[in-house]
Amino acid sequence: MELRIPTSTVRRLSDYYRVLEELELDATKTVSSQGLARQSGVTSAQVRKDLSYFGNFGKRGLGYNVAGLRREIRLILGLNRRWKVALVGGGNMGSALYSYKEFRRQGFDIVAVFDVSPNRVGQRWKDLVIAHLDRLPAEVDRLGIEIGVIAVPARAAQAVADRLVEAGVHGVLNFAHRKLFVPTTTTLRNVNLSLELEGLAFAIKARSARPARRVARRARAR
Amino acid sequence: MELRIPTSTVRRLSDYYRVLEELELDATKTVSSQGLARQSGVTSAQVRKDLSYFGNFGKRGLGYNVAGLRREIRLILGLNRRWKVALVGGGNMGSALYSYKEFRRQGFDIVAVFDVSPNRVGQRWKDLVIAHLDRLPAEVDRLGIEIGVIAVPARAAQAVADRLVEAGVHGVLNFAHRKLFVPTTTTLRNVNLSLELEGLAFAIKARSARPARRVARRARAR
DNA sequence: TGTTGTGAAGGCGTTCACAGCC
DNA sequence: GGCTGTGAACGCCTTCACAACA
Repeated sequence: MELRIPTSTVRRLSDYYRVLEELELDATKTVSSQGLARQSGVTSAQVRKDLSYFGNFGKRGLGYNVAGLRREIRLILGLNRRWKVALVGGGNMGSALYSYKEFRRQGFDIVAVFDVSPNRVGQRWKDLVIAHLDRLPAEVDRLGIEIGVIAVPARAAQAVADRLVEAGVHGVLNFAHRKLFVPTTTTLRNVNLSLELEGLAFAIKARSARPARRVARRARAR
Repeated sequence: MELRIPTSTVRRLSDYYRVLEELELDATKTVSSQGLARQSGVTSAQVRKDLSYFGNFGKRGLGYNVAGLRREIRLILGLNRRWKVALVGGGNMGSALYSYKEFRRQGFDIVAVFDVSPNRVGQRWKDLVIAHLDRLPAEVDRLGIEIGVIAVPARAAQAVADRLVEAGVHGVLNFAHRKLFVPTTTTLRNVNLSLELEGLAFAIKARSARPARRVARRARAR
């Protein structure tokens, strides 16, 4: 069981978790891999394979206990605890992320915000004050921050990443418009909004060039 | 050349485009696949393979002309024109996206914003006024909107997606915390911020359970 | 009978390695 | 000699298909 887990499996686990959350609200007790698959937009074999990386959670002939499976996934994803997050960048994007309530709901608390602009350092944001980036190492240490979010202009992003790593953060979520490099001891995830729109533009363009060609995008459960 | 293009290739094209943009600013005339690879964090073979889906842009022994290749990629990604975008949802996320300047810089113009809340409909946002979602079909038609961005609560997201498709939009960018289903004639991309943080949490957790095991994440050019 | 868990097969994107050309 | 373009090899993730079992 000491196996490498595909990133895609971890992503789907998050999807399953949301579906299970809703099933539990509906007071559904049990769900089959097929039921879970249909609502997650994948195949039932995929569901079973994904779960099998972590254990045997189902009962043959019956399916999975909704509440039980949800608890297992919560443990796997580390959602049974809260995570402290540092946000770097107090501009548009940073302020939007700060007020995005879903983070807190999922267990991620932005406990410090950093910037370098004299206009922003010292500004009060709800229950905290924007600190200068130079204070990053001290605050990471003092507060026990494990995750850093980068929401600064592209040209500053790599330097910020370096400082986050240096400060001892182990996970970095990058919103900057720039490919970043971090040591292998740190995990990096990227969110690039323009890139997603560019992907859409490409697909629309390609489709109109040769209409009605693509195959089903919606995976069916079987 | 009538080949299916991997999504990952299209994403990397966006990365190459950004690198080429910077090279051009530096007045660099020529770049090898290796040079491009190093700055994009992939292998040189990957760069050549990606580009080869679309044509022969390089010169053997020399490399690629920076300005020329950039122009080619701009055409491939459809960045040589402007795209009209409808934003649905005038909450925190929607307002952040609306003020995200990078979109406009890349050629994507949010030309209409929709909501259903009486508090928000009629509100003035810079040079436009939030319309009721019921006006979506008329406005998509009138303005020639091709892309829709969903920034509404999870439970409303699928209905909004259906209405966007119905209105004739061909690309949908979903920020809602929910898996969406659209017909194969529409392209869907998802951005799920919580999911990214959950992925980081999983990786951090996994690493601390068995320290120093992962292999290099930074691909080296060779 | 219904559904899981999983080894085997399949498919697709990445990497290799080299012929071809500047 | 240097570098591209690409068929072939490779590897990883997904899908299949079925034995195991409630």
